[in-house]
Amino acid sequence: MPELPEVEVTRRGITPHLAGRRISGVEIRQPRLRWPVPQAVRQLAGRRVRSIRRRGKYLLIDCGDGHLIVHLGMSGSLRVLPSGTPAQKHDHFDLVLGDRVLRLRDPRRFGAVLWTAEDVDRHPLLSHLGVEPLSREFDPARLHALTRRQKLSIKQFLMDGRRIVGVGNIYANESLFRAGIHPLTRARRLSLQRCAALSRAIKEILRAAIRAGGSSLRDFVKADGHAGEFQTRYWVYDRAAQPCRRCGTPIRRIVQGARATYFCPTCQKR
DNA sequence: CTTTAAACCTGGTCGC
DNA sequence: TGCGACCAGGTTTAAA
Repeated sequence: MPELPEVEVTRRGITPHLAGRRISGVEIRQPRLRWPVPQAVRQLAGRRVRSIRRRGKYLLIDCGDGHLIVHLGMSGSLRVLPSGTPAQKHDHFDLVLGDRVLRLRDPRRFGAVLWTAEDVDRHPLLSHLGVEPLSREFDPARLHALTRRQKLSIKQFLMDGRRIVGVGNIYANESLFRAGIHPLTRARRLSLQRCAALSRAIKEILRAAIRAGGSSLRDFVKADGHAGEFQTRYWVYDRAAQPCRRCGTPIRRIVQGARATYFCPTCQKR
């Protein structure tokens, strides 16, 4: 599932093929994604792509007079292909740039393609997003401050995009394992020292995943079409009952907020 | 305001 | 082999 690393790997993969190039056409085969693809997207031809940046799990394609907002949902992927490449099942959207095409495939259609001519950071989907975990401002003090008076568990806190963006289920689990923190620990109970360990673990896990090319459980495909490699290195995610790679204790699976949590009861302390 | 649950969607897996 | 039940997951929205 595309979390921050997969989106960042995608951004880096597609940017060289898009930046500075002119949009020659748009093809919408399936407008029914998370939200309907707006009509304005059909009229993008003629604009030039300036740059692509990432905010949380959103890709923001700067077209000069507005931004194309793309979210990969849970099964989306973007690839750059030669124009004219036949579309396959679940290929819902194309941005054509001369002899190249940026193609969105998304079997589960939880993704989104939107357009805004306003300040993109003030778009309703982006305006309430939290801190970027790879930024400088995300440090021990910041995490400590964010977690104060938070009654919920640290696992659920990490997955709340209004506090920290980009950390989904996989990396929340992996980060807590790396930091040695039990997922049921109340966020407000974390000491500054443990916040330091956790903020550091999050950065390390995300950076390692980006370096490895993003993870690929089922559907994620990098811009060059090759699956990422990170999934082979999970410490706890999807490893219920399997021995902890560090101490051998069987990994436990519990449910928090209707989502699966995996942890090592020996390595991770409350 | 906070917390929880439902909704969106398809493909894969499991039991029968 | 087929079929229904169920699960996975990011995010918003509705409901409690």
